[in-house]
Amino acid sequence: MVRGLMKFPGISTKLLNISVDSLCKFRNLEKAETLLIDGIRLGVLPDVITYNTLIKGYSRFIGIDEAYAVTRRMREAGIEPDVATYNSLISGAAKNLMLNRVLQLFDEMLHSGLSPDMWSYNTLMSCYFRLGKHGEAFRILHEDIRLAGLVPGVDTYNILLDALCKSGHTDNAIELFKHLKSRVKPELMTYNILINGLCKSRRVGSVNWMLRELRKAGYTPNAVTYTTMLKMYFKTKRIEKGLELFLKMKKEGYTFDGYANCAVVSALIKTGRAEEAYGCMNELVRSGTRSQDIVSYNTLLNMYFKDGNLDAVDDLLEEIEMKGLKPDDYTHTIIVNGLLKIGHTGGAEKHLARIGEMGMQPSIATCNCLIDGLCKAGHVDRAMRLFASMEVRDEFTYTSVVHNLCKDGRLVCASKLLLSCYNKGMKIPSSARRAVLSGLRETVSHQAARKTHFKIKAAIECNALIYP
DNA sequence: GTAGGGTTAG
Repeated sequence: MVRGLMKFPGISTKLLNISVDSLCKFRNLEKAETLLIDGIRLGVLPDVITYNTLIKGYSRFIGIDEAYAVTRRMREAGIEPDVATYNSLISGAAKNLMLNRVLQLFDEMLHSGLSPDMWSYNTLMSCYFRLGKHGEAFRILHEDIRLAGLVPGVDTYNILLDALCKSGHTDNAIELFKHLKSRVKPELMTYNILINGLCKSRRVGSVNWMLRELRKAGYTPNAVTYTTMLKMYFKTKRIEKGLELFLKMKKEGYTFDGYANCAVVSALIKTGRAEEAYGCMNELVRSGTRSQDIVSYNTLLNMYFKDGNLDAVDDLLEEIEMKGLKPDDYTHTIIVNGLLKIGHTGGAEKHLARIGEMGMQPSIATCNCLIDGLCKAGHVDRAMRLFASMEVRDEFTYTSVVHNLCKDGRLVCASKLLLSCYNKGMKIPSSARRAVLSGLRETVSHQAARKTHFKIKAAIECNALIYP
């Protein structure tokens, strides 16, 4: 290909850049490097764009250090990094929430006489938001950006709106939306961000209002809009309504990426409709649009486990390995849970150990499943040992342990744990409290139940004072 | 750089 480029001097570097970009997009960094070397050999010299493209690829798929190493190579070639170079590096660091690295790159950029642009600041703000440092993010918006003489664009507002929604400030997001319309034109993405936030906080009326706003602005809902709505229906147990929307999407000719399908399949599996789930998955495979990412594989894996189709499970695990996909926390949780469901408690425990051997920390969800499964199989002591070894626990952990301890007659232990939840201000379903109180009444005494009841009440009131 | 999909308790 590079030999061909030689016939077109002048545009050859441009073509080289396009080729490097396309190879990088498909994670093929090795080939991109080969192309670069071939080019130099034949006199097609890389420019700043070539190197920036390569850096973007490294920081997205390989690592920030590898990406940074390319800046040395470009300097050696006599090409100075520009703002785009730093933006690619910063976004790679921000993606991994490496705040110190992001700030260090910002400093370095300033020291080399470059001024961060709106893109740099957007990335920095989004990093602060995702780390929960909202104050810092707003300081960037109100001070740094203004001092730099830059004007926030619609993408800046998208980041702000998403952060507000995801931190539970949906009302502030709506207020901001009303104000921003005088400054920038909202994009379809802007509406989708808001619809997603409203769906997650189950504000159906506002969702419909936002959908009308979306159309009023001349947009048509896209696959993202619909998938967001699908999820809301499934989460509020309106399976039929969700399936209706799914059919409507298909009739309107939306091309399916895996997103909507995964949501539908998992909803069907959760409600025991395995046959329809298989149908949905097969359709995706037939149409050739089955996406090859780990999420789709997790969905399939869960489906086969829940259906007891263990041969398919084996084949799929093999396929994941062959494709070089990296199992994630979800994969491990599905496997552990699947093994427990078929009565393989030992296998599930072994799998948890294997996660550690692979140098990973098992997720809370994975441990929760194992704890619950061990209890249900009658191994409460083994479960409690795992519980004790966990550094972080969530409401699932406690709910499951409290219920299982009650079932096992260990009411003193159960009520102690339940109280610790209330003292921490942790949200715990009322069914756990009922299980403890009625257990105490039946197996200990009415008085013990009453005492615990008052302690719980006191803890709730205390928390109401702390977090009004 | 910013939007949608996958796991666990009752």
